[in-house]
Amino acid sequence: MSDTIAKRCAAHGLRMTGQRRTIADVLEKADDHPDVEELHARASARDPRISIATVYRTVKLLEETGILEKVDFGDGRARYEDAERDHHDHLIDIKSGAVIEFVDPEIEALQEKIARKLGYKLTGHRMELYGVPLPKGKP
Amino acid sequence: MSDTIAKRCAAHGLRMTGQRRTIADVLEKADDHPDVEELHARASARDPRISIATVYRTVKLLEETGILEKVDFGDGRARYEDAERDHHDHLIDIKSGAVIEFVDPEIEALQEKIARKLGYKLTGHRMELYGVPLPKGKP
DNA sequence: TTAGATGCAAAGATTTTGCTTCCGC
DNA sequence: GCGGAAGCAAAATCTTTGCATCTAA
Repeated sequence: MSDTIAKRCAAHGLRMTGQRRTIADVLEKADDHPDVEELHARASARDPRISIATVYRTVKLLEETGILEKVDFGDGRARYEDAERDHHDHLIDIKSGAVIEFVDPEIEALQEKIARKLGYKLTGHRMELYGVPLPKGKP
Repeated sequence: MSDTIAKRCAAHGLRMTGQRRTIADVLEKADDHPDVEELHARASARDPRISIATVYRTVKLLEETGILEKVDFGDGRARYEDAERDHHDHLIDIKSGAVIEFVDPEIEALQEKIARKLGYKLTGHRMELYGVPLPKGKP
């Protein structure tokens, strides 16, 4: 396992203000995919003096530092994940909006192979599957 | 091969105004991935009386009708592709911004399999690979 | 002490919408 | 002629930024 987000911030020499500590901890504890407004709501609950501009500035800084990764579910709002988490893709329930994380080594290997075939070295990828729940009992 | 976008619009009972015909043809002839502003620029070049609001309304309508598909390269602007085109994914050159389209049957099959394993029936997916060109001569 | 961070509000960027006028069918 | 479509500008959303003030190191 890896260091906390706050520790990685410090390791990168970022000035650790109260706001950054709060936002880092909110991100640390989030096991869903909150957008910036939701992050701000959770952070405000602990410290009402945090402005949404600071949340935007902080997540952008942490993304540039490589501590967070931006994810985009196509709804026009930015979401952020801990970049140190094991890599994974997303399956999104288009009825409920639920997000299921998964990883498949075969997919990863294929992506590499395809990129190479096209003359490219992969630096990253994004995959989102959209689906509806299978009726129970159907194979 | 399939019908033109304009013909599919008519087949769906959409009222074919001059603006819609122009926008449909611009989309038809685009072999890149123009955003809405760029679509408007190309349409305006042929008919200066087209407003950007109409372009937005038209692409949204055509998406809802299933004639277009929205694609999202993560830059905050919406792009649209002909939905009747053969399905494909994107590889994006992160240096030049060039977009390479590709399709891989193994990936498609794996995606289906993964969704099923997670208890879902796939209704769509989005995959974008990001990469840098391989130096020539390296295998 | 001081460079950098924050809050607030204004500005940007993209997309949507209300309303009047226009036009395809 | 009628109902949907377009133009225009205002509004809605999400995000960034200018500037005065504050604060971590």
